Amino acid sequence: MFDQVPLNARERVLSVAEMLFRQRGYNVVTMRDIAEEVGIRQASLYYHFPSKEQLFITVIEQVFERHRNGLHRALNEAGSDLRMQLSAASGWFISQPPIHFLSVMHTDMPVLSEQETQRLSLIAEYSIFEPIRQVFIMAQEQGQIRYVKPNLLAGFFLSIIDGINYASTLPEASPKDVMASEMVSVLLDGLQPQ
Amino acid sequence: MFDQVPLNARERVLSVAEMLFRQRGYNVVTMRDIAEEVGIRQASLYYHFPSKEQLFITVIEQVFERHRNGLHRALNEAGSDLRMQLSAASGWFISQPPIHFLSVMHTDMPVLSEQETQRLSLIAEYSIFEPIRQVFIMAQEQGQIRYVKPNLLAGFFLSIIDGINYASTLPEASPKDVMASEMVSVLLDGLQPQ
DNA sequence: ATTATCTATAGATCTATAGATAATGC
DNA sequence: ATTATCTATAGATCTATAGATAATGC
Repeated sequence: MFDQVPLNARERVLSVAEMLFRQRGYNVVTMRDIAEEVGIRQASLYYHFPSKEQLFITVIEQVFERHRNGLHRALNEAGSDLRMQLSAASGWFISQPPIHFLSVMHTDMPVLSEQETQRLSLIAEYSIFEPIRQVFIMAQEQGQIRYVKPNLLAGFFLSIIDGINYASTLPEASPKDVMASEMVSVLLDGLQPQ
Repeated sequence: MFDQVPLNARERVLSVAEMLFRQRGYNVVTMRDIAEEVGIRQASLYYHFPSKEQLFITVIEQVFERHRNGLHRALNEAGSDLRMQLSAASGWFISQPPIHFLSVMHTDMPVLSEQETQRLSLIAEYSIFEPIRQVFIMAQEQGQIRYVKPNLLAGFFLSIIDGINYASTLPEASPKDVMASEMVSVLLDGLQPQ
């Protein structure tokens, strides 16, 4: 159920790095910050990872893989109704610590080499974007919804998820699950009266 | 019509800084980057601005103010129909260089002092968020749409705008205006068949 | 012998300040 | 005298490497 029990040193570094990169972004977090939180010296991190960049890449790969799995499982359990599938997908996302996808793609990733950026973008695409896209494609094939480019629909959905994660840090925010279910309702039913 | 003709040194610095902060974020851009692009030495920037932080704050204030004005004008010219107003608002946003709002709020702003962060967040709220929120509130009062918390609707709308700006950097992206008008259509009409 | 840490530090930035210099305006 | 630049550099990081050290495993 929860696979976080022992955690060897390397896994502890990954876990702390993931948390800090999430909270403050790749460029703001220093290797010293990570080491302090883990409880070792900064140089000792280099025993586990050859560079800050490689540490970041490993974190990102792990996060995307976790989402690929979680999303796959959530969608499988949701049956074939679009509303159920979107609820399941948004339920998965809000159950996880936020990705801040737009920040990562816009600010963190471009600091890496062109090649790494492309590689990780591809992983993001098939792990996170494509599953959502398929949900809309299948609903369209079954005539559950009208045709709008599935690329756009998946983008709208994921943008709003990002927005919900930001909004939930604000003082008077609604709970995430309320925001998520309102999103699904607006996307599917629109805003026409009744 | 276009007020960029002479540009004294200070304005040139602001303009270059805005462009670079937009593209790569506050933490990645150095004072040297800005100076090089302006064509002066790094230390000379400090004649115009006392610190990198103050330069950033000035840029942000200017950007938010521009959006407050542009949004106000666009909405005034759009009449009182919600669809027209949302088209006008999204038209305004895609006519401007992208804010990358979620990145700025999540990664750039928190590097400033707590007090500055709060002050700028407040400006963002009344310049950008509140005008959109009012559009939904008025449409609800006039019975044009059903009730969903206006906070949420404004958040959904702005999140998607941010997403459109990101998507438009990808290889096979639709034009921004197409994405924006599809967004308006999905928000208002939903996805039910027909 | 291998694993996982440590101390110490090189080398590369980055922001910001001090003080010089040249051009323009009174 | 003021304005707008410049050179030079202090001081504070930050990443990454070198080499020592202690504990464990063969």
